[in-house]
Amino acid sequence: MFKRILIAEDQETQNISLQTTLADLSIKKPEYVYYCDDALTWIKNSIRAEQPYDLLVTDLSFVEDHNKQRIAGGVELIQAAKKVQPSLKILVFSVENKSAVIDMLFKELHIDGYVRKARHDAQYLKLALTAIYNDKKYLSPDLKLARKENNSHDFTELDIAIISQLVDGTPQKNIPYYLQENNIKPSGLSSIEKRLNLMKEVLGFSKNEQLIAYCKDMGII
Amino acid sequence: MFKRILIAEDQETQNISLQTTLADLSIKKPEYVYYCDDALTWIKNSIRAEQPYDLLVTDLSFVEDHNKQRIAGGVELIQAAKKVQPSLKILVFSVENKSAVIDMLFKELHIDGYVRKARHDAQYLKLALTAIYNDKKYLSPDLKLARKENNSHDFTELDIAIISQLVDGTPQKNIPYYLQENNIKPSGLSSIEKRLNLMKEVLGFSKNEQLIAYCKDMGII
DNA sequence: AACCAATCTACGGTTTCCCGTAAGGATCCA
DNA sequence: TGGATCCTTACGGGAAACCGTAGATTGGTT
Repeated sequence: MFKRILIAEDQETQNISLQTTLADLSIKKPEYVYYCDDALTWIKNSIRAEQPYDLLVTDLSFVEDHNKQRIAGGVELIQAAKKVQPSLKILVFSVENKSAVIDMLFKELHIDGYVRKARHDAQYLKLALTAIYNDKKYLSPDLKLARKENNSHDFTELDIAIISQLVDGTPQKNIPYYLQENNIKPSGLSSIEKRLNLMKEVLGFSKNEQLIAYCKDMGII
Repeated sequence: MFKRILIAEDQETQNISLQTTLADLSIKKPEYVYYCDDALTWIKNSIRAEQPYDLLVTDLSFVEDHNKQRIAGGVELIQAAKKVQPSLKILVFSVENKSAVIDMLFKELHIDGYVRKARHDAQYLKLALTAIYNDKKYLSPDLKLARKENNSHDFTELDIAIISQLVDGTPQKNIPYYLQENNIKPSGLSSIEKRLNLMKEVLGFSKNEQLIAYCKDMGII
């Protein structure tokens, strides 16, 4: 089983229970930090000491406080960690259940496992640890359901730019200027209209307000 | 200190750490359940056995699973619990930090304390327990900040009806019909426009899309 | 180089929304 | 009762968004 594990989790109570859960798997003394910046520092130090970690267990959302951080959240932490130690295995442990986010984690950041903070998370954590130790990917079962039911449109960079501008209060007719300045390709007003129509049609909406609400719910913006 | 505590929390790991935290306060054996329905049953049984609980510690959001529940979430559980045992003290322990929600909990449901799941939640839990035991209210400090920065408009029933209709895709010009059918008083189209303008002006917005996004963020809808 | 296909853009008519003004109703007080 | 104030509603001009069509541009192929 893993010998050196680092836990990045800001909730004190979660941190406590992660340790007891790992103790059940006879993992000796996992190390833990409450801030993302500390996590990266410890990873770097472990490399320097030639005792690199085997596994990083991290949350996604970290609450801000007086202690200003360079690395704000789990996603950025994973990117930074992979850069300094590509071999590091990563298990994400979070309440997040938006399929868009989780797909991105596996496909782009190449994480090794995802356990949702939910009913039987302690059990699933143990399963995840053994799976990952055997070079397998793991996804907690409560999420598999949530991902299937999703027949949604997949949002392009353009889509997200348009929606973000709307949420920022830019009038639709001014969005072309913004897109040109940021070198986002189709920038004509008609293209924006067409794109909005497509999104609304696929999702069965008739008004922008519905689309905004949907994107908020799905964590797209 | 409290003698009989009931914990309602669906996350296995949180449940574990709550128990260890309470153990630090030399609270003997807190009882715990993973479902809201079970919580209410246990409360009723404890009354029947003439050994009522002193305190209920509960989360707000419970994940749905195959085990269908009559009581869906923490808010409903608190209402039901207060009905069968008005004297029961209640401490909410949740990640939620929307001021609208928390204000409602204190003002309408008369909870005794609120601790946000965040950096030092274990410490704050202990502070909350002693405060509540001494008949004081408790609010974890990370929340006091979040509530102050809020110079927001307070949304009336009308406001929420209008916004909900927009999110449902009703064209603005058709909303008067909906309001009349539901006996919501000012129902003229001009009143709706005026109300939307007021909300947007107070919050510094120019477009409906911004307002929708804001309401989603604040948990108003 | 020329052609085709696909996409992007520009344009005009229609609908909806926005916003200011004014008329209609209700409430309160002298 | 009369009048003053506030709130609601109705109306109309102008702006923005919606929608279909036609022209322009791009990228790839022969």
